[in-house]
Parts: sequence; structure tokens; C-alpha cells
Amino acid sequence: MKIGELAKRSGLSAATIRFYESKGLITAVSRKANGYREYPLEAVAVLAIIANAQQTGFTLEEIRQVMPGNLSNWKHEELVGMLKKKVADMEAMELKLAQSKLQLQNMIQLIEGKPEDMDCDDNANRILKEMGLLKSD
Amino acid sequence: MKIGELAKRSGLSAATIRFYESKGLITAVSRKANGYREYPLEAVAVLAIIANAQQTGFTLEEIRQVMPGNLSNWKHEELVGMLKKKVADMEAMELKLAQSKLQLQNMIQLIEGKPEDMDCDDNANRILKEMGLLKSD
DNA sequence: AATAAGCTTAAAGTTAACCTGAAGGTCAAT
DNA sequence: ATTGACCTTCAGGTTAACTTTAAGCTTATT
Repeated sequence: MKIGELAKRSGLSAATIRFYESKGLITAVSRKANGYREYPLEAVAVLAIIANAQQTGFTLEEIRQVMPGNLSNWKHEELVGMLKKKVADMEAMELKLAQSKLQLQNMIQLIEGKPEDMDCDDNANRILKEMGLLKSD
Repeated sequence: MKIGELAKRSGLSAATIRFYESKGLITAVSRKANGYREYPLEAVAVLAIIANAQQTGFTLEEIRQVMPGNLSNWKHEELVGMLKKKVADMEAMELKLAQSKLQLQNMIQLIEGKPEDMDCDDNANRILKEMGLLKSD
């Protein structure tokens, strides 16, 4: 298939696919007599994997390091190691997210529970203090 | 406190703090006679909140929209609304993260569970197929 | 035969989130 | 009074990940 079709099938733009090739993210593919790139169906999967990895927080450079272009060339151990590290990263992220969420919810609580007679300034300080963001001063 | 101290306390560089000010992320603070910025202790908390939000995946622009710079100026309802929206965003992100993690773990499983007698090529295809990335061909 | 659609490369532009440098004012200490 | 550590602004540089543009083929359609 030509680059245009691959673009459609993968949801990426042709320019992006060429860009990935230029960055060594995917291997340069064979050309037809006219110079046009000719892709195998597998290319769709390769791009899907890249897109997926990217959405889960890999940079293109990280992806390049574990994606020797050709799927059947992957180094078993290295790849699994990378994937596991990424899972760990994601778990750390999940924790952080949960914490931040708690912080926000805490903040909402504090704001909504503001004593009627307290003015905004004091309330702001109270909130910051109770959130542990401000040392008592 | 001057910008240098705030930088140390917040862990951000002075340049970054000025940059945030220029982007409207934090309000321009009052100046001393010499033109130096003078920050209240509260500023540390504001920067901590920003850093926190950023680490959980929010862009500066998104943060700017919920951070009207001056803590005591926040409009109660508006702020609470935005915070709640952000909590929702975070929950969406948690979901996406969980999904991506599952996908990665699934991939690891598939790779590690490769039948001894299957060669890499076939295994790669098997994985792609089972991940639903490749149509059977 | 001419027009449009699709392909090629190379180079320049874009956005986010900064960082670095120049040129100069300020402040504390020697 | 001069060094050195801060501060100021403004302009330009950096990296990632693309997108856009330009100039020129090829292929398909009318």
C-alpha cells in the first residue's frame, strides 16, 4: 500500500509517517520504480503500537529504542524490561494522580466549608495552611 | 521575599517564575522601590500547586484557567466549579492510565508466554493479532 | 492535452515550556 | 570604590513532535 492509504488506515498523516521514518522510528521501506514508498499491511500495526506507546507516555525517542522497526526483530528481554519499567512509571503516576485528586477534593471541602463570618483573605490562608502548603507564620 | 529565595524555596528557577508571571499563570506581584519583585510566603504554596498540577499532566494553559493568580481573589463558586472539573479530568486520566497499563501488562504476558517452539516472527504476529492490532491475514 | 490528485525531498514554521545571554541597575562587604 | 551576588528587561535559543510550504515528479481522469 502507498503512504496515503497507510495514513488513512493508521489515522496519522503521511507527513507524520515520513517524519517517523526520518527519525528512525520505523524502517525505511522499499520503493516502487517511481520512488513511491510501498508498505506492507503490518505497517498499520507498527504505527498502532507506536501510537499506543505514545499515549501511555513514551517519548518517540524511548519508543525508537525498543522498536527496531521490524517487529520480528524485537529483543525479548530488553523489550519486556522496558515495558515493565513503563508499567512501574505508570503506577507511580497513578499514585501521584490519586494524591493530587485528594488534595483538590480537600481544597474543595475547605472552601465549601468556609465559616460564614471569615473573609476571603483569611480563608485563603486557612486553606493553604490546612493543605500543608504553607508553614505557619 | 525576593525572587531568588522564592526560587530556592519552590525549587523552580527565577527565570521560570518570571516566565509564569509573563504567561499570566501567577499575578504580577508588587515591586520594591528598586524594582525588585517582593513575594509573600503564600507564593511558595501557589507554585507548589502549579508544580503539582503540572506533574499530574496538566498543561500550563489548563492550569492558568483554574488559577486566577491571587489566592485571596478567587471567586468561590467559579473556583469550586473549576476544581471539580479538574477532579473529573483527573478521574478520566486515571481511567486512561489504568487502561494503558492493562494493555502493557497484557503485552508483557503475551511476550513472556511465548510458546518455546514458536519463532520470533510468528510470535510477533501472534501478539499483534491478540492485541487486536492486526486483522487476520 | 490538460487538470487534479498523490507522491517525492528539503527546508522552514509551530507550540509548549522553558533556558541563556546581553546590558544594565542595586546592594553588602572588603 | 570596586568586587560579586542579586535583581531588571528583552531578545533570541532549545527540544519535541509535528505541520506547512515549495518545487517538482507520476498517475488517473476528463
